[in-house]
Amino acid sequence: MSNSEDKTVPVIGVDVPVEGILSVEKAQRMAEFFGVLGDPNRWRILSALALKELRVGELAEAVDMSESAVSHQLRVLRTMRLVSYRKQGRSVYYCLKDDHIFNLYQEASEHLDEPDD
Amino acid sequence: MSNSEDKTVPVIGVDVPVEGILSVEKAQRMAEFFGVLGDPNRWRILSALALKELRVGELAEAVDMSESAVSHQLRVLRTMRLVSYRKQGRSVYYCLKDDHIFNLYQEASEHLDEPDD
DNA sequence: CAGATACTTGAACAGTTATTCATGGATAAT
DNA sequence: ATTATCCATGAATAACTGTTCAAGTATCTG
Repeated sequence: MSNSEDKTVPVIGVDVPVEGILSVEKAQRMAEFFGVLGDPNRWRILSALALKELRVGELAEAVDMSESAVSHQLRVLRTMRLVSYRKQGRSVYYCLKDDHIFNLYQEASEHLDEPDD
Repeated sequence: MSNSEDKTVPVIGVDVPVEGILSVEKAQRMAEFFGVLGDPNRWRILSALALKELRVGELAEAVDMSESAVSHQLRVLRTMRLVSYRKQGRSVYYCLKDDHIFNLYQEASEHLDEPDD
């Protein structure tokens, strides 16, 4: 656990965490972020957008949810900057913002696929 | 997004996702996992254990929670195999199970530190 | 054995969250 | 202009989650 603003010790090019327990504030931010990824429908939305840019209506059909529900969830994903959008006429096209989500997915998959001890 | 059991296309040693929308089951598993990381106190517990192996009581004091609350949370972390433990006398020592948690932390930190567009 | 310590567990309660439903705003079509 | 379409939003409700509290198990001590 380390990032640019935290106290770390560089060892062979790798940051080794020296910091103590996460501050309540940092823990809160982490939790808020991961909490957004703690909903199955949001994952389905993200995976749909991983394929291609989609309008809200198309997205709703793709993941079998109401447009309203999808719209609510897109707002959550927007505030966490996981998706971005562009308006065209009365349509709004959404897409994934960056590929952090891919790395998180992969890391989680690896963990979940690990054999039990 | 890819893992060993999903349909992927190998390109230069990297799996490129071809699969469609995540199945409800897979999305559910992802959500359950990330949901566990969606609580600030669990992050504080994990960060404490990142420093060193700790007993439940020590952990409770370190993160300023009741022993009961910590114990409940440890059970959650255990079921997601994020922590492991060993008993010694009447004490139970907990520690991080693997370093996936570090990678997830780092990936999330990077995302959160990204500048707005 | 009796009591103390370390931890776990179940129930209950408060706070949070995700959906639905109804509505409103903006743009396009007729 | 009127109507239809696409999407966003607020309120309400049902479901879920995390803590506390009370009790229970296991181990150690005197």
